[in-house]
Amino acid sequence: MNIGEISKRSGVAAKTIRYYEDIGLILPERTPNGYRVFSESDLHRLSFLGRARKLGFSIEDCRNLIRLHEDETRASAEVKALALNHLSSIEEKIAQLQEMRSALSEVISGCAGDHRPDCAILDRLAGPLA
Amino acid sequence: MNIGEISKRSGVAAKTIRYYEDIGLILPERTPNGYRVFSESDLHRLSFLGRARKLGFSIEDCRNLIRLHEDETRASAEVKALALNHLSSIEEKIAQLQEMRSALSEVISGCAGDHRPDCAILDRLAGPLA
DNA sequence: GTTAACCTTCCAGTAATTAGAGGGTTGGGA
DNA sequence: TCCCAACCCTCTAATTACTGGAAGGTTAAC
Repeated sequence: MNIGEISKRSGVAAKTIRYYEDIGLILPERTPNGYRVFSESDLHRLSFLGRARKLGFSIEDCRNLIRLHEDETRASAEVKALALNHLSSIEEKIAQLQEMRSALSEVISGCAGDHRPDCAILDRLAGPLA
Repeated sequence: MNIGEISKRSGVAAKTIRYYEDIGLILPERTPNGYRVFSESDLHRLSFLGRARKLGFSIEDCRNLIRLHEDETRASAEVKALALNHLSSIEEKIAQLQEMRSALSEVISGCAGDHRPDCAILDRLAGPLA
């Protein structure tokens, strides 16, 4: 199938698929005129990639996940370790954002938000009063 | 003061300060030999920037915040709107990450994580069984 | 024969730094 | 006076994962 069709079927944008080829994540065949030709197994791989990316795995993680997926002698422990690692970096990001959110909403709550220039938000950014 | 000193005092890395100059966020003087010279007001501005960045405001937001900070005729409503906007994008990101986290931890929980190759994580990435 | 809808490659841009190369300046001690 | 450490400078490129757009070839239908 052509790139347009596999894009539709996998849910991965054609541009992204070309990019994945560039970085060696897939290696489609070519017709004599240079068009990419994808197999069912390419579709499988792209769908795998799409799902992994949706779970937030980095491209490098995806590369490893594919390698493990294709390695019949893998230990599931290795996959799990990779996933747990990713999970904890997600949790770290969440914690950082939650800190930001609480600091930010506290600052915002002090601001009248009217036509006057006095603004608690700017005051806070300009420096701690303490 | 030199870039090293203002870096220490503001908590903003020297490299970052040079970058901020590049993009027009600060305009330090220069000595005849080309060294940057920063004033107390530059220090104030850099500290402002540092705090805004810590709250997650984008560089463009920071540019606007500085403009508002220096505009005596601003309406605090404008500042508040900007901040609320930022707050909601933080909340959006948190929600996305939380979705990822729950999907990911659910998938992880199904994986034994031992020496065997069978792995619920890979199975899930390979395709929904349903 | 022409037109739309495909497909191709390659270059550049995104956000906000950060790393590193290569080289000039300054201040103090031997 | 010479030298060295600790500064400072500019410029290029890398980071992440795409995405947009230009310029142009191919195919299929009408």
